[in-house]
Amino acid sequence: MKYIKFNNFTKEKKLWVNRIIYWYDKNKRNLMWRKPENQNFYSVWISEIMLQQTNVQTVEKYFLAFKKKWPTFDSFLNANLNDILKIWQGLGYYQRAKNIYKTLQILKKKKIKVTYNELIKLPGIGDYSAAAISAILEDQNHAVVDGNIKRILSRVFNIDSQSKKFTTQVYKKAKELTPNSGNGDYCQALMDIGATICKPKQVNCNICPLKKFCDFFITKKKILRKKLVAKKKKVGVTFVYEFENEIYVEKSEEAFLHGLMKFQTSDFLEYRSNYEYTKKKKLLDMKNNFVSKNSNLGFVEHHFTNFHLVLFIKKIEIYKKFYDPKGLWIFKKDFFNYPFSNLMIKVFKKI
DNA sequence: AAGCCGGGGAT
DNA sequence: ATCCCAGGCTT
Repeated sequence: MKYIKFNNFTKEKKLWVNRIIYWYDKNKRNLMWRKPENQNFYSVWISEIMLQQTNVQTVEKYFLAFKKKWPTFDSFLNANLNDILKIWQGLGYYQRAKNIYKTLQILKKKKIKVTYNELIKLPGIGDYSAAAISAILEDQNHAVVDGNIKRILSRVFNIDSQSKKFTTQVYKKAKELTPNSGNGDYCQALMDIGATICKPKQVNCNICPLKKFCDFFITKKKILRKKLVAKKKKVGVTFVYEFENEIYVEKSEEAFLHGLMKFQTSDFLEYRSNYEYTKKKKLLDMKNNFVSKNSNLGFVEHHFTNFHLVLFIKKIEIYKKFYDPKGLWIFKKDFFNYPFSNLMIKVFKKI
């Protein structure tokens, strides 16, 4: 077999694009945001935000729930943040839900064009999302580069992912290869190839439409292990105040679990030695008002993006409710009516 | 350009 | 326990 080199660039680019589009016609994944009725800004926008750093398989359930609650953009216009967060519960990166709400308020005030230049001004829409949405809906040809496409171009054109210039080089290639028209199908095709054939740790080069172009295939390279970076460990304490059948919860206003509900939680200390544990454990023995019973309920563990958290749980049963503007008392049985992250759900299950 | 962001699911 | 996902934002 002959390795196709990009010498006569116009010709090879046409071949590259045609092969990809042809493959997509035959093999594309059947995803709900690709259905004809979802080829509108509202649906594509929501799906693209959900898909940021999140698996397709996970997103499908959430996209379905979202569209069930708000089938159309008009029905979504008056949505409030809590309802959005409730749908978002468990999907992670809750800042995305807040950004959707922010964008909604902007869209209510003024109409925007579905173009790269206008989309990228919206909160939560960066280079990838602006390029993808404008390609899918308006056939714009800004280079779409996500994790899949980076990996594919890196293998096909032998771009060293450890190099400092990696991203720059990938973008240069991506821009060269992006078709003038049909970019929506083209970029989604590459992402499908990345997700189903040119996978991170496993490749199926024999069925890959790109193998004739691919340095990785031609030179029979092996997949290298990435150097792993150990996650930092942090420790904290969460306090579950209980009065009869009610529990005290607060809304996260700070960066922690953006906008979701939480139990009162200490700041997190970076774990370097037993000293931090000791310090946190002192908090566990803290004196509180109106306390009839204190109990330490062990801890839960949770993996965030950049650190691993060990969260100690202290349950404090009190005989008189206190009130704080930051929080509210809810019945335990109503817990799941409020948006909590999986971390707090883990805590709830231990009490 | 690089590091951070306080998630989560699959394996 | 490890990997990495249709990234965005800040510095």
